[in-house]
Amino acid sequence: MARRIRRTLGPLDLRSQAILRAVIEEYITTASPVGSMALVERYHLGVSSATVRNILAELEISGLLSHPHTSAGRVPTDAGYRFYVESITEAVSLPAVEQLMIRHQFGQVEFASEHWFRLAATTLAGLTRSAGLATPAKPHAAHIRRVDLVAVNERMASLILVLREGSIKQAVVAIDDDDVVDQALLNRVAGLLNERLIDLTASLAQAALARLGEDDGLARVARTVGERIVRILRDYDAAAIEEVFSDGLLNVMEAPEFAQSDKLRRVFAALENRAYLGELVGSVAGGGRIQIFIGGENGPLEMRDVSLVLAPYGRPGRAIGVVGVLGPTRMSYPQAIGTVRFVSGLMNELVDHLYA
Amino acid sequence: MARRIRRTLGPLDLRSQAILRAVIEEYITTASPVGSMALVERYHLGVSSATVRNILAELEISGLLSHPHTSAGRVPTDAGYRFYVESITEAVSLPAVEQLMIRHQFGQVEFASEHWFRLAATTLAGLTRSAGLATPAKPHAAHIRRVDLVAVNERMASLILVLREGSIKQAVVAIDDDDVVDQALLNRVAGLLNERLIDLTASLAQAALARLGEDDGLARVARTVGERIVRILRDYDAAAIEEVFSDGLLNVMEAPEFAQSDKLRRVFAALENRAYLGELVGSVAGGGRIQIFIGGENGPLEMRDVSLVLAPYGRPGRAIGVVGVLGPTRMSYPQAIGTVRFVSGLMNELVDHLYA
DNA sequence: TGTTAGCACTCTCACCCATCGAGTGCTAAC
DNA sequence: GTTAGCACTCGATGGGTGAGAGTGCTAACA
Repeated sequence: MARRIRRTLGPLDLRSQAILRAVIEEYITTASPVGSMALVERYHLGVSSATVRNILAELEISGLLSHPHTSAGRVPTDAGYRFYVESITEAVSLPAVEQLMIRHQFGQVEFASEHWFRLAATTLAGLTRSAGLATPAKPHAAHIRRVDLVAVNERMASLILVLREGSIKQAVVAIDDDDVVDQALLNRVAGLLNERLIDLTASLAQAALARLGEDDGLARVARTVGERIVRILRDYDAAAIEEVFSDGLLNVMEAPEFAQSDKLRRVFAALENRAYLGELVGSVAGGGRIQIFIGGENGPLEMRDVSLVLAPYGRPGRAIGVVGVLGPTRMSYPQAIGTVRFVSGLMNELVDHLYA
Repeated sequence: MARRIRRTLGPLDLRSQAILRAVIEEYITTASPVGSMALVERYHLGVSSATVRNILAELEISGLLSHPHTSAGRVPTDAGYRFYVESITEAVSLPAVEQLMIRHQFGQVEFASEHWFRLAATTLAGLTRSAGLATPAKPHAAHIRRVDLVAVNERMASLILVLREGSIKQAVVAIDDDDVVDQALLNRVAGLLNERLIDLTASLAQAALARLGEDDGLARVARTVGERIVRILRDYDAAAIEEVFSDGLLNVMEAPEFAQSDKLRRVFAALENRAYLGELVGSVAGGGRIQIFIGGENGPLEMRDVSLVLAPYGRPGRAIGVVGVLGPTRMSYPQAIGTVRFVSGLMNELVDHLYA
């Protein structure tokens, strides 16, 4: 997704920007509407609270702040956050000690790539005190790396399909009535398929199957299995993203803005909304850089109260996954961005290391 | 399934039992404390509200009911639910139409056993309007069925380990510095391992590795891989249960007793508490019959407000999994029991079909 | 013209209090 | 043993009040 064009900063002079930033940062830490007095006290703005009030009123007219009620302080709107996020130039980077600890943890999982995603999600959750998200790296178009068949009984075989990118698919294949299979036959079928289908994508594999030749038992079984393989590849290619792991949802639930149970439920529903999450994640995977979705911009209702910071990782054109963070809109974006950037970089290294 | 022996009903005459049952059933449907008037109105007990009050007082002394406050109706205690559940003789069975529909759905997933658990969880959630739980069928001690190796680069191989019971494990194995591997070598290693390790458990496999003989490159690599295999098997055997899938948590969250957000959070924490859930599930897998845990009896605090109805499925001595339901303590136990029983029966059939 | 002090005004929040009603527990009569 | 009657308890509801926070406006000031 093309990065959203930065709204003209025209009407906003530097002082107004500083005050907007101050409001947002104060709100992020205190979680309650911030008033003009608090601002002049805690940020040395060099002007009086009355002046600040005037500016706050302007910012409200611009739609960057809002007002829960007349006698309350100001609260950032989604547009306000957006403005703020766009103006962040320096993400907070992790302390070296933490970086080392995390590297060490990733070292522990010993190339068991299925654990990376979970670890990434857990790590992100812990570092940002929000929910961590991670998806496996998924290739654009899957290539067959290896086929293996194990006899279940004489009518069924368990198919194990290894993709070039490391992912494994499993299915049980029912054999046509004409044939009876045993492990010896399956070994020969697997050998044949490995010979003919290796490194092929779905459509090429289908073509190769058509050329399988004479119609003896071996070829028939091979064709049955092969068709199933093609179907698995097709399904896999069609899915935007395989699966989204998450961890640390409880962190988000503990945020004070979710004290009312209906909001809490909504947050939960947001994370259960795999379809929308998958869509976002897919767009990030395509986009190639870190992206931020504030208050579920243009998204479904239940995303209203949460923001996402997502970054792709992997090798473009080969396999791409996404890691990121889901938190309240009132989250620390600089910290989230820094952390997500670090973890996605780490995942890049791991992928590189594996495919080098 | 052996039915649990009914606890001595000694101190409770039939009328008291009927009233207890009425209180519980009324509470299950209305979710609010039930008073003596409501009982005589809706259940034809043949006595006046004053008499009912006397009996309610007795039931309260027995610890089967409790009193949120003096001027409120009665609410079942965990002991009350326990008594009620023990006295259920007839579980509600599913309408034939629904049974057919569900069978049809399971037919759709086409032996892709990894989908069964999810489907089981989803089905249970839908039928009971609670959270559905399901675990894959896990063998007591894993047996190696097949080993496959795919070259990642010249120092790393991707190991695919198929267990007799259908589950697949994957890992990346780093090869010692002395050796360089290619796919041809790996094929020979896999062939060797398949020959020597097939149908063995962790300890037997370890013994077999020791007998692997001369120390050429092939044997060295085979030993490295074999040791990794043994470790994977050990880890797998040690885990009580692999993983607990859940679905429909939102159903539970919508129950009125979770209107306060702290209770809601607790429910969520309960389901995140994989350790305790795994423990329960493990005990059910061992126990061999449907089991009910009310209000997290003897469990951690966050389970206080929920109950579990769990049943094992699979083939004892071979592979056992668990399906079940998590809902508010105030759940319809007869319906839950009936549904869980049906789904576990269905899973049994599927497993039998696969292993026949 | 921009900034500031002063001040009236608004609105929420917490608290108190009275009222209401559901439901009990007790007593006495049946 | 059962029932009617009744006083009593206690949470829930709703109005009223005072405190506090913060605004917006006005008028004075640099």
